[in-house]
Amino acid sequence: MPELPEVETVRRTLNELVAGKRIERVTVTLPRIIQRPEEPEAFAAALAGHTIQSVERRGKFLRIILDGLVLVSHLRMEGRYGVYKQDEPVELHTHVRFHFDDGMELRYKDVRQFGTMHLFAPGDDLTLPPLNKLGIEPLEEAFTLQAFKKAVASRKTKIKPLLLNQEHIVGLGNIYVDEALFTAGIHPERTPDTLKAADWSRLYDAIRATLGRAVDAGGSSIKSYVNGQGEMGMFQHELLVYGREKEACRSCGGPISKSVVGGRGTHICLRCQPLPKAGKRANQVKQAAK
DNA sequence: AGGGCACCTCGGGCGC
DNA sequence: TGCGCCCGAGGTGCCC
Repeated sequence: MPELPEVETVRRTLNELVAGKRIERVTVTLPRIIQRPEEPEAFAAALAGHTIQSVERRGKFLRIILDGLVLVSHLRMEGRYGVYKQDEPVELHTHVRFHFDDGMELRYKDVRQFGTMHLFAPGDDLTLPPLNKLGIEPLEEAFTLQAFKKAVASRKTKIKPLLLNQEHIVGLGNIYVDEALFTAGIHPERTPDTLKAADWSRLYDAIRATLGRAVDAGGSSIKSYVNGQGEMGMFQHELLVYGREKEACRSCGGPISKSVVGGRGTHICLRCQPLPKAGKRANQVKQAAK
């Protein structure tokens, strides 16, 4: 599921629902979710008695700020949070429960069991894994065109895997990277050295616009994603290429095709996102030499 | 550095 | 038409 817009939507909702609540105790029923400290019992014991102050976000990670602790949570593919009354039936795939002292509880559900939680002392969370190597936030002021190019332009990888790598820019996942590349008219297999100034500018604008609009829409609900209040995001209705294989391109009417790039399902309009002929430049050099 | 696979469960699609 | 199997799914991390 969740890329930056979905995590940001969860963050906002969760912040409304749990800020100010005091944790009485924590129940962990799937130990592998808890990565730090190693023992789930130690994780639960450390959180007891602490009050949630706010919910922040770094890339696709949630940072739950407590008095004297920071809980870093990644939803991976299908992790979900919800706030329930303690007497409500516990749904299948609920793995962690934060029992508050007011009769409510925060529950973490995760069908695929891929999600992670790390607990840190304040300040440590940003300097230790998994947050320490994260790249620039694409919706913050520091993300300028210059900063964007500086982060990725010298790399030799195809542009799609490059944009998915959270060490350079955070927040893009498989949906929004396809959307941004389409909007910019750039084929996902192009490498940075083939991009001209106008390409960089369009790609930069497309990343900001795509993520910004998706945040405004409350994210995309592709399969199971719902925010902390169980509401669906609406951006899936605005998707231009993702999930639209064989449908008509909204720009040129041509077919959207699906292939695999960097091991990920990839949606493109070949007419709008042409792949420059390999070796064209080399051929031009040969021609000039004759 | 880049590609491939593993982590897990579920559901959709395809084939019989 | 119905059932069962296989593959793929929005993300990362570790292997080579």
